[in-house]
Amino acid sequence: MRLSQTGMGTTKLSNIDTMYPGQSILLQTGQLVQYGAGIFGYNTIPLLVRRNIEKIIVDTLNKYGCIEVLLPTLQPDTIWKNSGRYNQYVDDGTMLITESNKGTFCLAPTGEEAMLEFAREKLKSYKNLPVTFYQIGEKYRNEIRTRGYLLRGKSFPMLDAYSFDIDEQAMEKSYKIVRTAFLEIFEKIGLNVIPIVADNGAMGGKKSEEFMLISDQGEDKILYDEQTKIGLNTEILEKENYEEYLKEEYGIEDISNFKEIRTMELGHIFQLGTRYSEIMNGKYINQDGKEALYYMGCYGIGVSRTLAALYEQCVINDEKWGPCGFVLPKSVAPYQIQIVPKIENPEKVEFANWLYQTLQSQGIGAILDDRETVTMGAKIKDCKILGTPYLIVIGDKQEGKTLELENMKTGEKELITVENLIKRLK
RNA sequence: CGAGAAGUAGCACAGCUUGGUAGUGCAUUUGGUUUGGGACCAAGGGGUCGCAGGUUCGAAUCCUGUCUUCUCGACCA
Repeated sequence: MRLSQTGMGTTKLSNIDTMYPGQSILLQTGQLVQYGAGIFGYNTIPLLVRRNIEKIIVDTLNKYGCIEVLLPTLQPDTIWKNSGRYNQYVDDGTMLITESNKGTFCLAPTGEEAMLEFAREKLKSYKNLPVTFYQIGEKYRNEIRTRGYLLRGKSFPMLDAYSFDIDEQAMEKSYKIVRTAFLEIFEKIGLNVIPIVADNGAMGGKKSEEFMLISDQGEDKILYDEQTKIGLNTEILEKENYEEYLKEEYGIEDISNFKEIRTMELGHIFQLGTRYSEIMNGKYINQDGKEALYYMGCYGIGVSRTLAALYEQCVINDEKWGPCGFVLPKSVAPYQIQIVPKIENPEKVEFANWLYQTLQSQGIGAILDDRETVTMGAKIKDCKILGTPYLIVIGDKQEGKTLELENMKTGEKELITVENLIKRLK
């Protein structure tokens, strides 16, 4: 990507939001654009980071045998009326609906209805089970109160997965597989996320765990034991007989050592049992030739929330400038390298172009900062704004084909040949 | 929905108490000097001060209403 072709200017940061510095920087530098409360547009870098997060999710779930599909988010009201959840979601204001001369349509806040419609057609026999379908799609929720920019928005991409099984045991097995996959996903993204006991809330069902990032920016309070890495949402304490419940379902006996910490919920998984199969007629023919209800699980990851959490986590806190940019983890950075040539020196510009094209031809994406009106210092600053992990400055100090490679995270600089650079990035 | 705060140029803000023709920094345009860690100088362009009503000779400023955004709470797959 050539920065001269991206419309990117340069911004001096001012008055960074102390609560959400990362997203504040994204907004001030035009990488995120706000259209209303909880409604945002993405510029290219955050969008590509989001796609990389989605790719990790897709690759990992596929590896564990889940099947990707895509269901509509604009849905006829009938499927919601059939499930009996139409009034609930419309009355509490969560679901946005639009009337037309062809009927009423709903912008789906969640996908159980559509998924059951989809599954019923395919999973007619016990021979078809188990199956876990998933999709990544935009969800719409007219939140009473949005919060923390992307952390709680009205329109947001979500991964939602649904498992279909013949009985409770099989459901637990599917649940464990997705649970393992989720942990792997967050690890690959570079977020230290812990699964904790959660309340099933409005979703109902038996067992439920939330995937929590320990962060003061989060909305949730949990009780957590660092030794055993076991935690639970404080909502649980409002449950009747919660001690018994914790012991029976999760084997947790003593929570007196648990400390209260703040966390951000990035994912949530549920064992639903037959609750939704009942209200939405989710049936298959079992081994005895009789109709039986699916045992379902449902699993969600807030993609934009994960993106926001990641950006907040990789903010650079400079002694002099304060929060002044990012270093994205290599696992999700859309471009690994940013090349900054000294624009006044035609030889260096030519070399930078050659390097850029050489990397491109090797399939290595790079950012070439060929903007003519931006000074060197501002360009190096902008490398941090975009969060590119490695920087190569091609100025007077650069000689021959030896490059000075700077690791933006550690600040270490090393001399490297073009050949070795290609080898390393491939 | 309850409590609080804020809406003035693309961004961040000052001006409001005590009404008198719209300001600063950055960005942007032009010219010049710079050039490895957010350059400097000079000259320009850009705003019916969220919207509506009221008070007044005169309103960004005072009053009323309304919309929007943010924070705390309530709520939350």
